[in-house]
Amino acid sequence: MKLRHKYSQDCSDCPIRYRAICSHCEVSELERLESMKFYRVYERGQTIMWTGDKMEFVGSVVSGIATLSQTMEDGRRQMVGLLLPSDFVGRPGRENIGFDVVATTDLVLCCFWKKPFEDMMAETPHILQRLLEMSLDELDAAREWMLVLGRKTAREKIASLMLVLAQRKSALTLTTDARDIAFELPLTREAMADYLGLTLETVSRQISSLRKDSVIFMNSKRSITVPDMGRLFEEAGNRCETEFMN
Amino acid sequence: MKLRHKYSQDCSDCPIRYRAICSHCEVSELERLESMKFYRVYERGQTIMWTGDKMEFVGSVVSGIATLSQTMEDGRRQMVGLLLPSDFVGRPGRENIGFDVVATTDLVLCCFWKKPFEDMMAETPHILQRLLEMSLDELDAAREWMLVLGRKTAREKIASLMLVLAQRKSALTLTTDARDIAFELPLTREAMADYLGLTLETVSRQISSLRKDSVIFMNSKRSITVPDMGRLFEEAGNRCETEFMN
DNA sequence: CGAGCACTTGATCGCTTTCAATAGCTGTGG
DNA sequence: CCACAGCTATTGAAAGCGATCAAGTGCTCG
Repeated sequence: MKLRHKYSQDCSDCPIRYRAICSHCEVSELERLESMKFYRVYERGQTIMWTGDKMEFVGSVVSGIATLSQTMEDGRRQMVGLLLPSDFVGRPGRENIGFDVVATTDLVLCCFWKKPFEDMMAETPHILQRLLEMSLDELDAAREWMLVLGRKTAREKIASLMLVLAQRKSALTLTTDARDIAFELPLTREAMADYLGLTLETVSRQISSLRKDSVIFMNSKRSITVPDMGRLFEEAGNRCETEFMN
Repeated sequence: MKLRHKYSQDCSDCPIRYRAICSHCEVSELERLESMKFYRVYERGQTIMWTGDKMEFVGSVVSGIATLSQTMEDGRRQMVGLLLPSDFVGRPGRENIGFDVVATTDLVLCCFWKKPFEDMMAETPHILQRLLEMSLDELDAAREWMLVLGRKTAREKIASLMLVLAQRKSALTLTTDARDIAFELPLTREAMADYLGLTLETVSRQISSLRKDSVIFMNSKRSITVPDMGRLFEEAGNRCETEFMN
């Protein structure tokens, strides 16, 4: 539970420079942000914020993956968001955080103290605009996930998750039409269960089933290869193939 | 499928003046909005926009209730949002709408053509700020609903819906500690099922069950009275009673 | 080598769905 | 006025899917 090492980074060659909240900023704005920022490093498994905590800082995921989740008294848990590099953590204009934020891999966060950040936001429409764009994208994603949670079968849920991860991978590598898409699962079976509203046993069974039916191949328990994205798309119960090209 | 009558309203005494996107606007900004706006009236059951439609206008719900929903090829449907007076319809910065928008009651919409609205938004931080606030609130609501969809039992789902409607009602009437809260269900059993990720039969059964156990009382099939909000809160499986006072 | 963790697989249980019948209400037209 | 269609809602019986309980495998790390 301690910082393993100092991390430092120039904004000018930051890996998330063109996707994070700063992406629309001009040089002068970026300089101001640069003077305000500080980095925090978290280890895999570490909780970054607990539900109800006073939010003292906000920030962007630079590298690694975090999850947003909610827990009921009796322990039932639901993941409500997956935070990937460039995603924003925290909510300007609200005192307390509404969800647990947990690092599922080692993680680097580019942080700003909340009050100075809010002040800057009020004066910098570029940041405001970008944050609105990002929030609306997250809202769309949350709503799409509601269909998965509310109406899809266990098999379709697993396929949907695989599809999201595969699309994310192919978007990064810009492979236009590579038939085989391979990626690593960044989540344990239990975390997948929490994301999909299932038990970890059901997750395991459905992954085995998709493997048996050659929808996916596995080199190891965490390494997936998709031979036919169209097939995966159908298994996910999605409307048609139009989405699959973006 | 036609407008029943013209609707007209001065912004200055608009019922949603202090909650909609215009709520932070100064007089001059409001005048500009007033000159741009036009009203549309929809009848109960009418679809306002279909998934994938080109979004030609955006707007605010003035009165009535609309739903946002998503449908799979085989007909499975999931409601992903409930639009109440002051809620915003449409997404600046995106060409097409991602969900069906349907009026579940007669409805009045205060509309703006999309392009002029986007232009104004770029020059008016007050609107940008308000839209960000509203989007973040919706994001929180969507994420809380993900817990309902993913982890709650049918009985807890019904109780959660009743709770949301009861809280909304008590927030409007500002009854500080009235023990009995009464409200009308604005949704059919089928619409509730689509919201909760259940079948309409299960909805009906669970409502009967809550009635049998005196968690709710019913004057008619659509009229609910809650004798004890704390009890309803427990039935919804919520963490504790803190939320129930806001 | 043994403890701990992530994962897999089997057997059974129970909640929700599915299929089906029926009741109540509203509006229409003979 | 009543018959009837169409819609919303309720309730019953049976089936099925995912949860629960339980055992066991394989891997990593001390």
